[in-house]
Amino acid sequence: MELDIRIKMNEKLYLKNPEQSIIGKKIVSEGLKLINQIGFENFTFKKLAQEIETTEASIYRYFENKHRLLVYLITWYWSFLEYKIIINTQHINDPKSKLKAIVKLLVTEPEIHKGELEYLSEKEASQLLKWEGSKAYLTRNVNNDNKDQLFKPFKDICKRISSHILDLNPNYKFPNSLATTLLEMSHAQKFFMENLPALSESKKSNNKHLIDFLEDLVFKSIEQVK
Amino acid sequence: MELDIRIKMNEKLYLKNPEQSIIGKKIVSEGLKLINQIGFENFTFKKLAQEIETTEASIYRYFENKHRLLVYLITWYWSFLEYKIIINTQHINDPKSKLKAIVKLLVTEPEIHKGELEYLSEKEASQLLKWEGSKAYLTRNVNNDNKDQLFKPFKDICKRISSHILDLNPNYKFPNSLATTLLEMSHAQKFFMENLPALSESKKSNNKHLIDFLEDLVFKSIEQVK
DNA sequence: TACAAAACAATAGTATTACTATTATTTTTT
DNA sequence: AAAAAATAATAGTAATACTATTGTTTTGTA
Repeated sequence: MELDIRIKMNEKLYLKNPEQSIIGKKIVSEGLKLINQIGFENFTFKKLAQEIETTEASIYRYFENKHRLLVYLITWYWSFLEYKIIINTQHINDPKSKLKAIVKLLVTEPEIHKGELEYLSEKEASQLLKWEGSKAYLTRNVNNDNKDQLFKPFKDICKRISSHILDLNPNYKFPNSLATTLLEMSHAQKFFMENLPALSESKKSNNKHLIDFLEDLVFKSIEQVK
Repeated sequence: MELDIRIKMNEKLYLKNPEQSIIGKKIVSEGLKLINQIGFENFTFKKLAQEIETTEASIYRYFENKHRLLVYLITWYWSFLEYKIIINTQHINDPKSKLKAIVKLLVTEPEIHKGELEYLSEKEASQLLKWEGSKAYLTRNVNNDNKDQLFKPFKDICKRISSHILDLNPNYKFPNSLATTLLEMSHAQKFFMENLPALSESKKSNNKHLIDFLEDLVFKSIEQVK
């Protein structure tokens, strides 16, 4: 499968569309890498400017501040994930197999593409989600950001998973809560595994084990008692 | 029940024990309130100094930086929560009732104590956990912080819940993962409910509904298929 | 009680960060 | 080829994060 998706980004995310210029694309793609390298707290536009050989002020013409860039990157990846889910599961009819495929897609960390055609690296983006994902919404600005529809991509995946849950069991009472639990835990548990291993069952980063846990969690919750 | 617990804090958390002076206690208690008011990103030691009528430099003699203060506050609350769990569930013998009591304690947001004897407000601390909790560990410093045992209180609660899970079903394969899911979701779902309501079932902040969801999640996962 | 030692807090800084107003340059349109 | 529009760089400011040094209390001991 080769994906080269042009994802329509929310216009409130930027001052100037970074996809429309070389420097803009560099801000986004190298910004992603640099945040992963040094962490969001240590990341500054000045450091990024040095990296891509431009000036701080030029970056500010594209993004209001570094938090907006973070939200841009995270929502890009959420949208990307939804496309990936759509493409990889549309041929599956059985709702249970569909959910299993989604769990696998959420957990599996992508390998680097040989071609690396896309200007944003999927692997880097999944890394970013794991380390900085919740910082996108854990801000005093959530309500305004939410009014600007910035979290729509996250809500869309949530709704999609939610609807598959209801396909399996129309009487299940908490489809949205279960969907967000699945979405959040698919990266949070990876973080625990890798960084606070006492909190996790599998000692090594073992996706199989995490997939088993999440499938167990989801299907035991959903399945109707006969 | 009246709790006036002296929680032994990890000495690596501070440069100078804030419990040993009036100004130290003020830093911690007013720091908690100020972070809740303006959010961790906007919080600075200078603003806190103005609030408690001291100087920035004095605060730096107690805490290396604002992140250390955050970890201090969050781990204090984790420890507090474990004590609360111990006291409120030691009389319960049935492991299922015990887990139910724990879920309720995790979800229920405390009212303000009439007396307000403790120098740290439980209500404020639970608010802090909801908004800033994961920022305590989502840092490039996790590994060092972990080596310094800073996250022990979190691990202790996790282990306790985990052991109750195994009491109920010794064959359950993911007790730690389920425990951390419960711990994280008990505040994350509240955050979604209050700030991104499309992601949640209950339209209003309704604890009953969240308790139902978490109990459903936990017990369906644990219970042995007969 | 007196005086030194230790503990503590405030002053006054520096380097970095976050951000902006203005100017300069390039590109596009006519 | 000139005018208009788009783009980027220069050169700043205010706030933040932190520290070295000095000044002030408190405490322990003679």
